[in-house]
Amino acid sequence: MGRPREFDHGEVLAAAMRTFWAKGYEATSTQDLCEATGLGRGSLYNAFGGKQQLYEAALRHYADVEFQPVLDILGRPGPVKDRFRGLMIWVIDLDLDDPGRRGCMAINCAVDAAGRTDAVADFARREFERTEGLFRDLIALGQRTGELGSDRPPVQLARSLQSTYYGLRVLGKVRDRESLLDVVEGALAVL
Amino acid sequence: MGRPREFDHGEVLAAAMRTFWAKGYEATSTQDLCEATGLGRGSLYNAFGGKQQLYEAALRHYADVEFQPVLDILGRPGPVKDRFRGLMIWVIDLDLDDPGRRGCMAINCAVDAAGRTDAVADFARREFERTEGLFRDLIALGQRTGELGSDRPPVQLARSLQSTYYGLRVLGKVRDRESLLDVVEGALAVL
DNA sequence: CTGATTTTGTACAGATCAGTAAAGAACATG
DNA sequence: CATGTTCTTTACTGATCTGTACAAAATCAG
Repeated sequence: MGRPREFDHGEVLAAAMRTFWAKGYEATSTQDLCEATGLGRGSLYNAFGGKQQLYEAALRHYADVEFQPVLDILGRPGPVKDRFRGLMIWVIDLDLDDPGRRGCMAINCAVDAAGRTDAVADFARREFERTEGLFRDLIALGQRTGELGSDRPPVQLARSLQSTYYGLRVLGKVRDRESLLDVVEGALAVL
Repeated sequence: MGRPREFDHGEVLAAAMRTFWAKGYEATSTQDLCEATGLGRGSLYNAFGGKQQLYEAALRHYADVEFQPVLDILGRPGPVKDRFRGLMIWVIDLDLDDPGRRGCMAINCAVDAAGRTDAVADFARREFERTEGLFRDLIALGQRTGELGSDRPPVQLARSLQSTYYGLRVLGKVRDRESLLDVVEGALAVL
């Protein structure tokens, strides 16, 4: 009962996510959030509680929505190596085509917000572990089918590949496509 | 002529660097900088011009001072692979022993400040290129001496290794030593 | 329609922000 | 010692910050 909300919870969360993603936590003001979401201050605080809590909700929304393309690309049929290559080429284009060079929000939050709040550090850690597990399972599959030559433990290979992948997204902040494409080929050579 | 300064320029720059390094640009207030350096607002603005300019000076100081250990480690005698391993083990301990998990300031600035200012993006790009060149020359050396098995172009291997190294520093923000050590072995396997 | 409940908009609070103005202090030169 | 120059300190500016108080508006139950 009571007066119904005039906004869509998901759309507001998506708008807040985009704002935090583009500017980072500290550089985003509550005024920015009001303008991006279209909500007044009262509504925003009533619905989400405050800047920090909205940030954490935006991170969860990011994990829910933006991880899906990664799953799709890595889940495609075909050789495992091609799937990883596809993922990396895809993020290179994504990063370079984005004028704001926002990169990966999970990495951004690990770099500039994890030291501030335990909840944010935990979020980053969980996301990193999730990606590691995804990589690990796919590498194990490639080893079972005999496609991949390396007989190193899948966990180790996954962690190494993940590290290269994250480095790629950092380098994507300022470097050009040619340099990033070199990273990809080197990364796939370990498998 | 005139009244002499009561502070040491280098020490003040180092203190400002540590503050920006630990908290990031946005979360650092001019008050923080005054307390960390011991300078009053007037002195700080008179000597450095303002927050943004002090940040850029702090970045240059970082590049001047904090890059030296990397040069030292990679310049040691012995197999090239051992040198790279030594570098990565060293940064793992560095990151994990640091309670603030500050990581690499060049990466931090690329992630949370490069999108804001061209000067900062240029700084990050230059530092990344410098590291790439350092890696490349060392890999080329290892190939000439026959130590390294891969015959891929040194630039490509350097870029890939650099990407893994940067990813390592991102993962070091939240992950544990065991995971990071896996990254190292995988990274060296490409060479 | 009345009353209870929730959302919304506005106004405001107190703190903090980056930066500046100006006066006094410390030196060098003459 | 007198003067000019630079640095230091303090006080202050106007803007912006996050968060809150509160009344008006919009719904539902009875």
